[in-house]
Amino acid sequence: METADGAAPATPRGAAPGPGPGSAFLLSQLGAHAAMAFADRIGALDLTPPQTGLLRAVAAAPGQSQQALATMLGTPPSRLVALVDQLGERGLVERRRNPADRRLHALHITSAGEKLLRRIADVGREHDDALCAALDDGERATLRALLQRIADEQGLTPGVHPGYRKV
Amino acid sequence: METADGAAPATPRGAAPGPGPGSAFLLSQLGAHAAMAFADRIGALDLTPPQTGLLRAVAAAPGQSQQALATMLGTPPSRLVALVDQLGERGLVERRRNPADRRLHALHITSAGEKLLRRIADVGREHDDALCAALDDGERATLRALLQRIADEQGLTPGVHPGYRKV
DNA sequence: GTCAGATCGTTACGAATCGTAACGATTCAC
DNA sequence: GTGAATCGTTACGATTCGTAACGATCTGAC
Repeated sequence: METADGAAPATPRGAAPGPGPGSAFLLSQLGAHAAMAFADRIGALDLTPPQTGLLRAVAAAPGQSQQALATMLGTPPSRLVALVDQLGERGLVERRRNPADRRLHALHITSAGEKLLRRIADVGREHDDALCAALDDGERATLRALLQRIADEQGLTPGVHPGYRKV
Repeated sequence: METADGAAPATPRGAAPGPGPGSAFLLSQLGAHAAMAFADRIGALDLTPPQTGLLRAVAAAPGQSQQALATMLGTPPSRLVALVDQLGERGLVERRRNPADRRLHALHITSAGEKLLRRIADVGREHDDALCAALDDGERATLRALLQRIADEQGLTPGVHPGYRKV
């Protein structure tokens, strides 16, 4: 089903399209496709995309409180609880009580978590490569640069992205 | 919350990133952002993205059966029912009984639907323009071309895209 | 001509997910 | 020392979606 359109006139007949689909539609179309493909890949590691995102966030900024992570990721704190529980049960992340403020749960990645993170990085590279199979190295660099400029101008926080859905 | 990662090493410290985020992560990040922004815009027309997608699909290929549309859009037929109902109540689309096969409901867009579709196209152009504000015309064309090549190579059906979520 | 099987749209139901709001525990301001 | 504020957690409601059954209609074999 469609979701984020903004596509062009739709070229009712098979005729020659004028401008074709706009960048925005292509972006959301490819973005959804990329998200699904990535979800499939990390599914082999028994991870969902939200779990992966949280793991990366914890690794990137260790010792953060759940509240801080929630605001950074743009999610309600209640959602983090279940996520941290899941990762905690698998020994990938641990909650450390802060002696100075016993309300806070400082989150840290474990060695098992770091190990898994390296595999995730591999999967990410494979994913990236498969997605850009149509482009050579120079074109990929050009694409990255253009996308990065848009992301900057649109005020997107690097490394975090607006939530999609569950898996 | 994160969803489709595949981002690079995450550059734990503020140091100089090597390659930075991969294209796949940027794509899904920007794709989600674009989808949400577009949903906001057409929300002003009291439309959800799925409704918009269906309206465009009906306009692009009038007379299709719901079953045909369902397979084309990659959605279960039961989902189309509610969507068509919603659009039908507003007089944007109508179900015409096929006399030759009274099981089929041929879907057609009404004049009100076409009128709204033109406003949607305007919104889409504005959306596209706002999203690519960081790029000049030449760069936008380059971006579109690169994205289109990826979309083709990945086998994405033009004009339809993998479903995100509700609104 | 009729009867079994298939197809289409619809409805009913169950499962999953998410966000809001309340709840204890703890800390900070005064 | 007392009240307000903060953190993590839990409970609950609302929404959405897909699978599976259901009636209506058509097709084909006999």
